[in-house]
Amino acid sequence: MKDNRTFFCNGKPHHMERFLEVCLLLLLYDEIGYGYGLIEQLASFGFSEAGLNMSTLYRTLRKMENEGLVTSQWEEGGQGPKRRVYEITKDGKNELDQWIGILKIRKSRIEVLINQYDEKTT
Amino acid sequence: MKDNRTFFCNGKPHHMERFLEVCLLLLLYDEIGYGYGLIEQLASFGFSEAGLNMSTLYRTLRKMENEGLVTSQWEEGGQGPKRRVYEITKDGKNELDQWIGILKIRKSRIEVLINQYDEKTT
DNA sequence: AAGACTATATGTATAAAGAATATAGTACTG
DNA sequence: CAGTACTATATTCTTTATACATATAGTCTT
Repeated sequence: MKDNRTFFCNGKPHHMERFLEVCLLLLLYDEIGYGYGLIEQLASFGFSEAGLNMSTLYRTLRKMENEGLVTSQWEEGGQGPKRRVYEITKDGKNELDQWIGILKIRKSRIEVLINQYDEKTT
Repeated sequence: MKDNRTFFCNGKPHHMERFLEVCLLLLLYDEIGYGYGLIEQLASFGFSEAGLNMSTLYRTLRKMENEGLVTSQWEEGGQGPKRRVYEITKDGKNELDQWIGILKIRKSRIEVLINQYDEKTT
């Protein structure tokens, strides 16, 4: 009998709101990048190559462009299919700085919860 | 000139997926509780009394009941308006245990990102 | 009697993300 | 050179979590 998911929290998507977006801003912080190529770099942030959703990745990049956080252009000559290459903007860097603050708060809220859990269960 | 939100990440909802649900499971872990009364207890997890959304709170509790994580009943005699009192189930406790593991992963992913940010910006 | 507070609930809207699918060019391989 | 695998981007549809607004009603205080 296969895993029949007793726990609702096993029901797949354990994403953290906008986390992908922040990772992308950080990866683009000091060098340009393109969608497909960013996949392997995202692995260090816990995005499995299997699990990462391409549609989400591309859509997020285009959304960030609409918001003025990055700019893009088609890569000039180069082998293989053309790549849309993204570059971070000043606004994008500011946005990242703000997000870091928010992530520190998120982290501490998680810590508080884990600590209270440990207190109750030991 | 008012704050005109230069940063998209200031655009309000900095929720973490399902975090409220996990907090509720923990609060109900060793004692029963009801919606309105849980508000002040949620403050310790970073939910401001102003910011916390009652519709989300009540809806989340009912959803948890549908999923079998909690049970509820109207409180017998007692002053004030009637309260729907929630009690955690065995499934609910198992679910919380699972969530704690997920939150530890989330926390470490955030740490990785913050560390990489610090490396790049110092 | 008026107003503040306690308490729960629902209808509608929005935003983030997943699943599935479409489209093509390039590289390798026999 | 035909077939296959890989690189690369994009769109449509759907689901999920949450916010916003509003409704309802009992209780307490003055």
